[in-house]
Amino acid sequence: MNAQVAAHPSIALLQTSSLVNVVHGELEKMILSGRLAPGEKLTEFTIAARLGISRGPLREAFRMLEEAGLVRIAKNRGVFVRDIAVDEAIEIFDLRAAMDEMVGRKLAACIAPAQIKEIRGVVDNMEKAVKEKNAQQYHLLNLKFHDRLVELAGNSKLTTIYRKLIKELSLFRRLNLEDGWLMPISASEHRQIVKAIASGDVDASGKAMFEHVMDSKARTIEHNTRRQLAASEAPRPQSLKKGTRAR
Amino acid sequence: MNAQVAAHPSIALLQTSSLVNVVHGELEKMILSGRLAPGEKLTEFTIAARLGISRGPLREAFRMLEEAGLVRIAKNRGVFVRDIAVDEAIEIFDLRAAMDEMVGRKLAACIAPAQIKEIRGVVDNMEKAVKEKNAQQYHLLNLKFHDRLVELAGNSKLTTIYRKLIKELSLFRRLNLEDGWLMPISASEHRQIVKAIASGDVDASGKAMFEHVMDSKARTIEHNTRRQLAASEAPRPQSLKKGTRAR
DNA sequence: TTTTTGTCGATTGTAGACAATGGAGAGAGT
DNA sequence: ACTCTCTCCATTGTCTACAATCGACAAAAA
Repeated sequence: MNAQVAAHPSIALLQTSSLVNVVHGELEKMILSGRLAPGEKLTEFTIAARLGISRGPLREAFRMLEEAGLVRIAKNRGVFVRDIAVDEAIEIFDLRAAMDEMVGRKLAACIAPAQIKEIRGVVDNMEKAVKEKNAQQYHLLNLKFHDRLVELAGNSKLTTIYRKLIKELSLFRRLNLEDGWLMPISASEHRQIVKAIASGDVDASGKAMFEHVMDSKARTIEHNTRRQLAASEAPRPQSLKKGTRAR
Repeated sequence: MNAQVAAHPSIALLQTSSLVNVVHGELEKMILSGRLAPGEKLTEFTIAARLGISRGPLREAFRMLEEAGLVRIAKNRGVFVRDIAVDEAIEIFDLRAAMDEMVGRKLAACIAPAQIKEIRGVVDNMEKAVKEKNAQQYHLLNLKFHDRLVELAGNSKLTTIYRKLIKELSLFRRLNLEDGWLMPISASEHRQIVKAIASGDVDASGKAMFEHVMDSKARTIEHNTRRQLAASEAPRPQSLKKGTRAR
């Protein structure tokens, strides 16, 4: 007979995860949470010491993060948390729009009633968050909403790439700061998306998804330029330290 | 004044490429060319010795290849060239279809006449290859055709991901063996795509691209199942060696 | 003062050594 | 003959050490 299929979780963890995997995940969390800020330099020795490991596995984890687009490795200079420029953010949004359109079409064609219900539940919670003006919670639910939709589309390759894009996009700083004004708009769009999917109208559903992402892009970019403008109008007289810059 | 902007190529190479980068590129070439076959085990010591390097940089290159989906790393067991199953190939084709549709729409909207001409030149060469029944040449031109179209769409993120997908797809073994019968069909579709792009009709262009990829997918899958069927009908009486399997 | 050049410290790139794990085969038991 | 267990070896995981490179600062020259 076979060995036990589902071992104790911690045992399974040790069987599959090496130091490299754990460190990779840990660094990813730190980067995505902003604890390691875009542009920040990641000195091997320092990080290795902090995590209590040697530089070897750490370097391997860095290579993975580089390939995933979360850090930038400059030869003989070090590793830096990547900083996503507006141009790149726009590109990612456009790409996402195409992928989400695909998701919308697929789901309209073949989603199960139970799954529609599940998604509706998420949207309900989002509207609750809007009423409570809880931007943090709304943000999380928003991520969950889209992630789940992609997942339900049933294309694992698509899911993988989509998630990578979302992670990269989160390095576009100003995204997280998005204030609450536009939450209601976004929320109503979500409700409309679910409706389109449930209706089974492939074109309408795909279009709803596409437009939602493009609107989201417009809002984000708008928000970003505003912020930049405000910053340039009221520049703090603080000293610009020389050196210590990423590039 | 700044230092020289364009240094001597070999110097620039040394400045940007470390051993890891070179090894990564070299292994990628070996994998994509089939010299390292899907499922094959890559023993660290052996490869390192063959390349004349130590295991450290090699392992970093492996991690990059893993993240790119070209190899699979099994803890305490080793590194294996990935083998793409039919299911995954289908997923990639579907994804490609969505991306290429996006490309088609974008290009129809804003492609320069000179670029249309360039693409037409590629298609001309493809038809020449068809007449000469040069499948190898046709295959290369086909790759170039699609790669260039994506590139012209002007979304570098899209280009990057597209190329990664193509690389992964090339690990779907039976793809390369594609015999010449259907070259004419594929070629005429390309001609049609260029026409649609040049016409400026966004919907038609996107649809032409989409359908082309889906047709290509159907042909590939069909070809694959045929091959498998033929193999199972006339099984070679050769000994099935036990062990030495990837999984 | 401004620019250039030399030196030093910190950090990265690479190699090699040791510990830990998994798989193959030998041997015992049924 | 078949199965199970034990041992050993090949290979991987991790760490430490050394070499190579870069950036900053200081001193010298204009």
